Amino acid sequence: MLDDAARRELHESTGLRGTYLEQLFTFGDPSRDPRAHVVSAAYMALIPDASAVKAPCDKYANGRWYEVTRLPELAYDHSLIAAYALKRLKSKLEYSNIANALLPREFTFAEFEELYSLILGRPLDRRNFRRRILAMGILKCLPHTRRGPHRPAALYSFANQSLRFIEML
Amino acid sequence: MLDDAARRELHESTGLRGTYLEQLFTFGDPSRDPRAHVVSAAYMALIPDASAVKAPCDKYANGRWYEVTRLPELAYDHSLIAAYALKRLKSKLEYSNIANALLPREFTFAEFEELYSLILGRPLDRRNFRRRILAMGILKCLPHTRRGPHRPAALYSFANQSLRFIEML
DNA sequence: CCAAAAGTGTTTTAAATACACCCATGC
DNA sequence: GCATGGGTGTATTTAAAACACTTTTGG
Repeated sequence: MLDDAARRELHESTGLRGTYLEQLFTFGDPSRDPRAHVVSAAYMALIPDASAVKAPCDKYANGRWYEVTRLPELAYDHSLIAAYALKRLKSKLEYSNIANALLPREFTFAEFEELYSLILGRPLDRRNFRRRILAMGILKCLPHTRRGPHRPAALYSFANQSLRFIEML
Repeated sequence: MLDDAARRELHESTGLRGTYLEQLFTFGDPSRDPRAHVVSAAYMALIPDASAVKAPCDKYANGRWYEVTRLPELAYDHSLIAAYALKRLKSKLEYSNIANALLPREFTFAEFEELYSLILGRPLDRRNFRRRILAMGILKCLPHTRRGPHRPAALYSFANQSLRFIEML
């Protein structure tokens, strides 16, 4: 299965396991790689914590992290693939609980909102956004809070751990 | 390019040219075909008129037309692929002018609405639907009408011939 | 004049937007 | 007591939904 192959490849190159994984698109333009006619089924993986990626093995030794809005020039048509991934992620944020794959088990509402704002690339109205999200019912409020240098923040987690699509009628 | 291959294959098996074509998903489960491990990049083609399909050549000689809601049991995982196609088409109907690929150049509003109702699988309120579509601006009203046994119907065509996505903000 | 499909407005309801101040804590 | 981020409510605007009759033509 392609999913399994992608998962295996991801694990070999990053050490990641149990990652959210989604097929994006299959690219088959003969000119995308000048050396050979390569057909690539592109996948997107989502993780909550970049530091979970192990020091790269010999394969892909020069992998690095970039802000998605500031990707460098990539080889072949990989910029296109990255753009496609971001587009897919944006649209799924709006009608699913996919953000679960990008956040730790517990998080504050501010962290949740920051994630959305970052990926959607626009500022969000704090009150309206909170109202909308809570009305969706994708989050549940936990009984404990996170204490910090300021007012403690309520902690949330996702109501469903598995990917769900929200009906908005 | 995969698109070209799909187009070529479609032409060979149906005689169709200039068809709307869209990649759906790539299926790679080793068990989908018991004889061999086949990876298939599935494509969806849309045409306005079933009769444009030429009498099948030797290849795919037993091709037939079915109502999408009444597909028979298909070989391998082809039912899954068909379901995927319908799902994609449904969602694109809502925020693009993709219906252009399914209608002749000129059509009545009733035909347009019937298409939507059929694909979306639910009845539509005539007045609300008309208001919404005209507000989108994807159609233009033509100066002439279609005369029939009853009151003549205004004819419409698409404002843009090429695929456009509608911003609904 | 009748059958059949085409066309048209208003009211109600719900959702989205805009917007600014008070709260709880650590230091 | 003050700096910092956490948290809350209302009024306005806009869009969606519900709903039934009149119009135009051919036969």
